[in-house]
Amino acid sequence: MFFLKDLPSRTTLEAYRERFTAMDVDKVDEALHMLRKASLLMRELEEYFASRGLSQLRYLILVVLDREFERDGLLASEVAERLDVSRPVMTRTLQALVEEGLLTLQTHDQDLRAKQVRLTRKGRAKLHQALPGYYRLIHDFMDRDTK
Amino acid sequence: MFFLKDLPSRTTLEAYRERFTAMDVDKVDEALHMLRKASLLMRELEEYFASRGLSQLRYLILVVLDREFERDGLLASEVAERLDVSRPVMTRTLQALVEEGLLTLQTHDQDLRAKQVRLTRKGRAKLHQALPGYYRLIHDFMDRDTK
DNA sequence: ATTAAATGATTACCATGATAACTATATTCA
DNA sequence: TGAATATAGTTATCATGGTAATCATTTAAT
Repeated sequence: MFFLKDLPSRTTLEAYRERFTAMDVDKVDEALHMLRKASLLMRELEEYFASRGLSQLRYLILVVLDREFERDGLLASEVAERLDVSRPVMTRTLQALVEEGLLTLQTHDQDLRAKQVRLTRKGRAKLHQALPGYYRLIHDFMDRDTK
Repeated sequence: MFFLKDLPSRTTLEAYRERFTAMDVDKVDEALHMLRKASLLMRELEEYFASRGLSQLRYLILVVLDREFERDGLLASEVAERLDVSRPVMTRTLQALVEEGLLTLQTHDQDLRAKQVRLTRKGRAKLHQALPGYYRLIHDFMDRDTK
C-alpha cells in the first residue's frame, strides 16, 4: 500500500531528475497519483469484502470459478495462475473457503497430486450477492474522485 | 493486492450494469485496469525496497522526515497522519527503524505521551541511496507499460 | 480542584501477502 | 525400466496491514 498524503511536487521531481536520473517527470508523477488512488480504492474494497466475510482474493477466486461455468471446476494451480498469487496463499485461502462451504476440493482423478476446485451453490450465491455492491463501490469511488 | 490476469470484458460489465446497477462501464473498466497496474508496480517496488532492507512504508517514513528539514523531527502521530497508516503499524515500524539506526525516538519535552522522531545521518544516507533506483524503477515500469 | 473526556502510544491478536523447504506423484530420458 | 527431473500442493516461517483494548498523560468541564 502507498499512502503518502502529500505527493512530491513537480518541482521536487524535476530536482531529482537533474540530480541523478533521466526520468520522465510526467510519467513518474502519474504513477505516484495512480499508486495512491489505487491504494485508497483497495482499502475501501477490502473493507467492503470484510463486511461480507470475504476478501479481495476470496472474491477473485469465486469470480474465476464462476466464469468457467462450462468446466467442472478448475485445478488449484489453474486458479493460482489466473490470479498470479503464490501457491501457499492459494492453499490457505482455498482451505478457508472450503471451511465456509463456498468451495469443494477434491483430488483429481488422473493426477493424484492435483486438486479440483469447484464452487458450491452457496459459493455462487455469495458471489452474486457481493457483485452489485462491489461494482457500485467502484463506480462511486471513481465518480467521487473525478469530481 | 489485485491480480486478476483477465479482467472482466466490457461486455461482461455491460451485462452487470443491465442487471443491477447504474454504473458507468468506462469508469469501472478504468478502475480495474488501474488496480491491476498499481498492484504490479507495488509488487516491483516492494521487491526493490526489500533488496535494500526497506519497505514501502519504511521508505515513506524516511521521505516524510527528510522533507521536514526545518523542523527538529516530527511526532510519531504526525508521521502516521501524513502517511495515513494505523498507529500500531507506525509504532512497530518506527521501532524497527530505530533498531537499524535509521531513526531516533525520544519522549517529547512538553507532552510525555508523545514521541519525537528524528532521522539519523545513516537514515538520511539510506534514503538518498534508495531514491535514484526508486525513480528509475517507476520510470521504467511506466515506460514499459505504455508501450 | 477533581472528574471526565480526549489523545499518544503500545500491546495483543488476527488477516493476508511472500519465500524456502518438503512430500508425493508424474514425466522424461538414457 | 529406472533414475533424474518436474510439477502440485503443503508446511513452516516471516513481513506488513488492520482493529480492539489498554496505559499514561493531557485537556476540558463541572
